[in-house]
Amino acid sequence: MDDIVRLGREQLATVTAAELSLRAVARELGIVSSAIYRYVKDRDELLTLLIVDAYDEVGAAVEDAVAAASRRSPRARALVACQAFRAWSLREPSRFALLFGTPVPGYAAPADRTVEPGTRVPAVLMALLEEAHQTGSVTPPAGPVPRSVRRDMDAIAQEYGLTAPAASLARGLGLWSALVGAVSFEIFDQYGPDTFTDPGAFFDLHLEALITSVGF
Amino acid sequence: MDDIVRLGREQLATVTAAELSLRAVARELGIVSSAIYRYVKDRDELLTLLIVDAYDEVGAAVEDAVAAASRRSPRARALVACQAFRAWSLREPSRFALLFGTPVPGYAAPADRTVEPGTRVPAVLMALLEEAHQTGSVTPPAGPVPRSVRRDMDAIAQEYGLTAPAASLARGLGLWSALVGAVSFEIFDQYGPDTFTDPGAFFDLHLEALITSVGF
DNA sequence: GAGAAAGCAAGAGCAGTGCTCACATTTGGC
DNA sequence: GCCAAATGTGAGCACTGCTCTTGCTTTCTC
Repeated sequence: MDDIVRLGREQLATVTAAELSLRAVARELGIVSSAIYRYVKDRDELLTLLIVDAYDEVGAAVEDAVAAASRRSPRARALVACQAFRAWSLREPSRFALLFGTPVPGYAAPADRTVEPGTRVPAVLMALLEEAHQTGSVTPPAGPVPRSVRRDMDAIAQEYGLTAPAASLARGLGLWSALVGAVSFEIFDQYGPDTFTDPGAFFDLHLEALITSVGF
Repeated sequence: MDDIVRLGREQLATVTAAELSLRAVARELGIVSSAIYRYVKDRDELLTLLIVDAYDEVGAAVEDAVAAASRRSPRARALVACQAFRAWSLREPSRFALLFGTPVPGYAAPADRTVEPGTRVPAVLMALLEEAHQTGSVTPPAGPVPRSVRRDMDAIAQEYGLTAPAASLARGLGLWSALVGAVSFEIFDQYGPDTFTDPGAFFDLHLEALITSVGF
């Protein structure tokens, strides 16, 4: 079972999720193609395993990076978290694509297995936001928050035990989506060919702006 | 030829890029599967055609929306541009995925055919930024810009005839990636299930923050 | 220890894919 | 009308996911 996940992960290094081949896994496992179905119900099943695997790994990477900077300010740790996220993603582009790219056609991730690991990274960001709020080191953005958004944010606050205002939480989610967008652009070469000689420098500059915009 | 692109586009409405089937196009065209290769070299070739097609359509949609608001401020038009981008993307999720999702495995978009249409939307944003700069209605972000980023931005400014400072241009590119990230999250349901009762309201709120962060 | 039960592997087979090739047919220009 | 170019045909190869029947091997039970 572990071997299957391992081989799938290895295959994902050279090939994207859409063309992940169960037959190839079986082949490398030294087993006939049909025998793989003893262990894995579906191609989708293997995808789910790999998704959870990847979510957990990137989640752990970000959590570890933040923990290692525990003595620094929430803002500094938010930067660290985002940079750790980028670093993992650049190291594992295919698995990043598996998590945040085009969903595999016909595949719907089973929420009961993927939601919890999938929220680890944003949870870190929200926790830092909460800490900053508690210590008064965050300036909640001014301006009105539409009622529906306020209600949704209140629900999230309730679920995760957050006390930061809705406006801040919304900014936090915005940061999360912007972060993935930035990394996605870099990995998938969306900025245009040869735009950046030092993508990391641009990322850091952009990240500073994003974090500041959150109010950290 | 037009029929092929049209059928491909139709197929993309129900199916994602990775499983776009040349045979299916031929079938719907009432032709035997191998005959399709008279018109289209490759599956990749068809993908390229569809990519260019989609880039052009979303580019035109954004340009039109901005043109229709020509009497409003650059900031307001930037909002309009981003909202038009989101609207098109929600209308055409598969084609959005084709442009901004996981690259199709083994497929590398030929730069000479996709770069120009692919830069139409960011070009609109950069043009608005330039206009705001010219009219003094943009406050360029403070803080140092790393040398490499400055050099890269200068190259872009040169290529597109922009006079706005490097810091502003960098923010403009950041906005572009954050915009795609936000739309991607919404389309691919990355925020989590049932997070937002009114995704549009959240998007607008987030967008305001992004635009403000650019300095508009 | 013998026999039943469960686990595991094999191999054939189906429907689908991209793509190639030799061959047939239609079409257009002279 | 003729010839050549353009277009369509059908068989075939290698690959995919997945199912089903058959058989072997290990393990558990009495």
